[in-house]
Amino acid sequence: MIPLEKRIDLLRVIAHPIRIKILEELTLGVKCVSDFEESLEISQPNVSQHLTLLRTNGVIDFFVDGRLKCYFLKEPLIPDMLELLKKEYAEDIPAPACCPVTKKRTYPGERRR
Amino acid sequence: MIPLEKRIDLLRVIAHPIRIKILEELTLGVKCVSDFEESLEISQPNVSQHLTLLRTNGVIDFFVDGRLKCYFLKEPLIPDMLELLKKEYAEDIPAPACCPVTKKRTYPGERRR
DNA sequence: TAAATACATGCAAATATTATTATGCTTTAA
DNA sequence: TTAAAGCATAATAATATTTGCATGTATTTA
Repeated sequence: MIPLEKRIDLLRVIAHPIRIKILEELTLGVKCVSDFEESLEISQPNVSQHLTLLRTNGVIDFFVDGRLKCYFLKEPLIPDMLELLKKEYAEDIPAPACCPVTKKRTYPGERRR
Repeated sequence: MIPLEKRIDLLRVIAHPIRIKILEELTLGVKCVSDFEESLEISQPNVSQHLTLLRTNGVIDFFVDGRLKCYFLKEPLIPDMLELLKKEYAEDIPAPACCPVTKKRTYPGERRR
């Protein structure tokens, strides 16, 4: 059983535009740092920083390949998460109709809004 | 088509222990601010701030019920997201076996790590 | 062996997030 | 109509995140 806390940390780590882009690219295959440097159009140290954050949180890993570091996806939640982010929903969850029970029990009056 | 950017904002908004707790409680039904004040054991202004953040990002909404504000879930992604956070995976994604293609094409040598 | 490539790290500055405190508004009950 | 309940907001302080820049290390090539 994975503690919810860890999963929330994972959410926090994922919730960044550049890191989402990194993860999407990694679902297509292995990439090295300078690959990202091109595709993300950010500085090399910044790429390394994002990769390090993802790696220290168990999201990705790498192997050394000559002088390249080849990064790959490790956390199995990621593909499901990326898919969920693209899911379309037809409608909002409908508002509860009437008289909800809260601290003050049910409220007898009309719903005002 | 919802822009990915908005979805990433959603992730960021969700990725906080207290707000996850709020959302989990709201999947069970409507709650007012003082309900949360008790269950979350944080100050009332802090509850309001978290609720406001969730509301301004379209995750929840409320209706006025006497002097209570009854909050409810609005964003249909949330239940799916909460379920995904609890999902268990047997194993990590396996590392790519050999010779990945990167910027420098395939590397002829052995995998080192 | 010297230079170049590929990448990481440390530090500081800028920015964003979070919690606390004080205060104000609206609604209901006395 | 006054007091209390329920909630929001503003301002501040504390903390965390993000980036840029300079520099360092390992590996490969010339």
